Order: sequence, then structure tokens, then C-alpha cells
Amino acid sequence: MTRAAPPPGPAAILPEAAPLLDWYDRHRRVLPFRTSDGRAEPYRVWLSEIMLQQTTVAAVGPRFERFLARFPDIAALAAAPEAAVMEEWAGLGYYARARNLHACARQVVALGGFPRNAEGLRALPGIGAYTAAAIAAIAFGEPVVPVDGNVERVVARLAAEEMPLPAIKPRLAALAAGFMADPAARARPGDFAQALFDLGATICTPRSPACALCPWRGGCAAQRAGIQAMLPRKSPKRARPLRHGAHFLLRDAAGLVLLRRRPPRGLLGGMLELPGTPWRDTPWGTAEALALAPVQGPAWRPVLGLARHGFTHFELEMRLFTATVPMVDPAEGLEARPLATAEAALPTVMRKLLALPWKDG
DNA sequence: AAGTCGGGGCC
DNA sequence: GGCCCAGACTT
Repeated sequence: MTRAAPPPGPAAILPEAAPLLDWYDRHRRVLPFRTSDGRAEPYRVWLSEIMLQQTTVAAVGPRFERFLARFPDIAALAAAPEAAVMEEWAGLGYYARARNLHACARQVVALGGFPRNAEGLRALPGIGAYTAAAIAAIAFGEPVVPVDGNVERVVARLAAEEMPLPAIKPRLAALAAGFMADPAARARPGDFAQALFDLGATICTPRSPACALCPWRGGCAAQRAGIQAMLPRKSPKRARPLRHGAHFLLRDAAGLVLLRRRPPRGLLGGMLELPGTPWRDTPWGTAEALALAPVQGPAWRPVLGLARHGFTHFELEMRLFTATVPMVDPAEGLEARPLATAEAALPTVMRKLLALPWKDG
């Protein structure tokens, strides 16, 4: 008696949850945003997940603590002015996260609390499919699998999926969802999600995975084939063009510096900057740059050297000009601040300009 | 499906 | 110098 083999569904490909959960109980990372008593406050889970979007655990740790000290609960965050949130976020990057965080806090307060499942969370600003599932699983115990870069890598290797990202994303998400067919995973959705993160971060790493230490060794198709370090494959990316700008550091006798607030959306949206020229494909000559200086009165002096900064899709090379006046007069769209507090509120690209030797002759 | 959106650490 | 990071949003 013969019968057709069942289609290779997720359960046929993926290993069991229990070995991973056992490994997690013994080797899980101790992280600032993980509570040791097992309690998971939605506010803390949400905040950490937003901060961790495309941002390393090491970078988030101290910023998470600092943010909590300034905005201890969601009511405090919702009540704060947006500029205060943007300033607290300075240096973390992807500033739309801070705007959305603030808008989300106000919505959640208006709702009377966080939605308690992924579908409801997904409707809030800044919360996509991944973050909704992560909060739902970790804070509310919903049996869903958040699919981040770690999970994509782990699953691509377990199933030896050779098609490149991002085209393979839906397939990997479907495979990952199959984990929740396992009762052991359903019993501990938050721990299972974080176990996948920890496995991807410490064992199933991008370059040279430590397969000998993996609780799922033997259940991994890529490891059996010896191709684990090559997965997941990725489609080639475009080269980043080089762009050029010139910025202006205007100081006065009181130590105030002239700053400008960028438009509310787009690149560095809502953040402060040193006034400057547009960023274009060709370098700026001195005369044409100075024609765009915020004030035409003082003697602008070019600062030695260039500041370079890499964005996601282009590289930027900047000149800096400096001048002093008796008293800065912030016109429309500009504001004056003491140098020290200005620097703390500026994104990294602007701090690199201030690191140029503008104090010297 | 592709582009936009930061910054830092690691190889 | 390229890759990666507990991705989201727009077009």
C-alpha cells in the first residue's frame, strides 16, 4: 500500500521547540530591558522593541535606561512635548521612530492601554508586523512568532532556503509561524521568541555560526549540507552615491550657537542641525556656499578639513564655516542655544561637524 | 518591489 | 569598505 508523501509543511521541516527552550533557560542573555522576575510591562517591552529596530542590543542598553529615567511611564511620555522626545532620541538614528513613539503613546493613553494582541498593536504608529508580534508574545503571551533578522537567518538555515532575501521573506515568515504548532512553543511564546533572538545573536550568527553549540544541531538542513554560513542569501544592493554640503557655525559672545529645526518628516525629520546648504552631488565652492550663510554680516572663516558621514543610501561630505557676532538673532525657523546643550540635542552627523577644529586659528 | 530612513560595531 | 543590527513606512 503506497500513498503520496505529505507536502513538506513547516512541521515536517522545523525542529522541536523544547531543545531551544531548554537551551534558553540555561544560556539566555541578561539584558537591561529584560526583567528578571518574569514580569513584562507592556510599556517597557514596547519601548525596547522600538529602540531595538535596526539597532544593536549594546547601543540600546544605556539609552533604554536613560529614556525610562526621563519618561518613567507612558503617561509621562504622552504628556511630554515632541521636541523633548526628539532630543532624548538624539544619536539613536531613525528619528521617525521617536515621532511615532510619541504619537503612539498618546494613542495608547487615549485608548486606556495597549491593545493586547498583535492585530490591535499593528494598527499603532511605528508598530509593524515584527514589533506587533514581539510585544504580543513577550508582554501578553499571544502564541505568535516575531520575525526579525535573527529569525529569518535561523529559519533560512534550518530549512536550507537558498532563494535570496527579500524575495524569500514571506516563505520564511510562514515557516516561522509553523513553530507555534508545537505545544511547547505555545506554552511560552515570549520565551520562545527571545530564545530565537538569542540563538541568532550568539550561536546562529551571520558569518561563522557556532553550530557545535547549537541546541538544534542535527535538525538543521543547511548545517547538514555545509552551507550554513552562506545563508540567508541576499540580493545585491545599489552603490551609495557621494553628496556634498556646507554648514555654518555662528557663535556669539554669550556662547550661544545658531541652530535650525529640520522639516518634520524625511531625513533627520524634526531634528536640530547647523544651518547649511542643500546636500547635492557636486562640492560647494566657498563663494557659492557663503551666499547661503544664515547671516551675511560677519567674516566667515573656512574650517580645516571635511566631515564625512554615511547614511543608509548615500554618503555625505561636509565643509564647515564659522563666524562670531556680538549677539545671535534667531530669525524665523532658527533658534539659539548654548554650545553644550546644542551638541547633546544634535544628530551624530552634526556632531561630526562640531568635531572639526573650528576653535583653532 | 523598491526606496527612504541613522548610527555604530565588526570583519 | 561592506555587512549587520529584536524594521517601519511610503510610493
